[in-house]
Amino acid sequence: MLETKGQRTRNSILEAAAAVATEEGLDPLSIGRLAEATGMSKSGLFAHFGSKEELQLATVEYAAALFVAEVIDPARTAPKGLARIWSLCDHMIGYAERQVFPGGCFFAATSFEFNNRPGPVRDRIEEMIRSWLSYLEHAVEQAQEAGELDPNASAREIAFQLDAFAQASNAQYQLFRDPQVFDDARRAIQERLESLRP
Amino acid sequence: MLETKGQRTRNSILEAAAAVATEEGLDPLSIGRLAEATGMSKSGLFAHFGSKEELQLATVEYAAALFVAEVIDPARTAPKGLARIWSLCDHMIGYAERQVFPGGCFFAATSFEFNNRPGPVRDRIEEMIRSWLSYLEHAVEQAQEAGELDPNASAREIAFQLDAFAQASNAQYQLFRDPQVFDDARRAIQERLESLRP
DNA sequence: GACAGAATAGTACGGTCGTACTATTCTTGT
DNA sequence: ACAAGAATAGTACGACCGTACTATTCTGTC
Repeated sequence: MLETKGQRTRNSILEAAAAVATEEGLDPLSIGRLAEATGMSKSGLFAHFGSKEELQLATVEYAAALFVAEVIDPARTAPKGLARIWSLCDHMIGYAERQVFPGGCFFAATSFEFNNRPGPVRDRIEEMIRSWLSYLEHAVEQAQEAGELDPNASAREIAFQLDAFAQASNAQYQLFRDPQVFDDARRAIQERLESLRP
Repeated sequence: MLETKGQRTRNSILEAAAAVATEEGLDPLSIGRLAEATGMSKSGLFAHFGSKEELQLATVEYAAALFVAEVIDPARTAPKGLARIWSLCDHMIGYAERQVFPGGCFFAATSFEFNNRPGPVRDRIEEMIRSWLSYLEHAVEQAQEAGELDPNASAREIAFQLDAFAQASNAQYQLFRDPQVFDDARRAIQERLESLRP
């Protein structure tokens, strides 16, 4: 059997864990609450992970895979250059907009929570966000090499700005619940890219 | 006596509470931990507030006053128009940069934490962020009326973008601890304002 | 300087947390 | 079908949580 029963259960636990984590936090998410949410016993659920930290790490890993599937992979089918930058940003915003996680972007939520808590969980979150930013920066460089964007601009700064718009729409939507911010972000990104055409 | 002993103690409790809240969160911040941090007894500290929610509300109020003193008030001395917009953004970034709170902007941190938790604490945080954004938007409108910024641009969208840059620098600094992001944000804001000159 | 009331401390309680440890039920390969 | 082992449940424990209630100490006023 390719997928054992334990792995299936484990996956459904992590699905619930990631969802709850974006709404209530990765730490307030208690074993008991999660057991209740999945209809399991506390100890039966706990046995899959061995410690709360392992559960948190596995949850981050699960969310990372989902992020890649929702944002990175789809954009990889777009041609290199401007088209791929746009696809990355558009999918990033769409991933917040469609509420892939009920509390918005998993990494935006958990990075604020684990900012000041050293440990493997924080490290993994930081690494994931770092790799998103550098992937975006790399896409900008490709567009510059293709002659689609001003080669004198700093790719790092452009990536910083595009990400800032997407992040702001996620944060403000979670607070104000007004989907207009997603349009604001998309327009800001398009205008910024327009302004960088050679 | 203008300031009774109780009020002085209460203030020093709130100062510690706001600091810890940005690092660990407003909810994980327990009465016992806070009592330990301030050298008081649990019950002695608790008596000042009556409930944990009241403590949280008072902490938010304290942080709001500090934010106004650090960001809004200084910018009010700058002349209306572009200068004031810049002063607002610059002080906003400086307030994160100088670590007025050890965990960065208080409202960025707590808004993610209370996003999905209805109640007066969430309401107060939302109101504070809303008022910051509308104050910034108002400053943009004044600059437009003064003929310093393109009057056809949407003031709301411009405020969205400027805030996005400042927020991104706060978030990324907390994660990566590289102060360069503050320069990135300031440059992004200046360039954006430049590009909107009539 | 004593008295009233504010400020602080002490103690106790029920609840939930993470996590051992043991017992039971279910899956799966033969 | 049955043994072996994986998966799940049951129970217990110490720690800390928020909060009541009571006792003590301190402050400011006459």
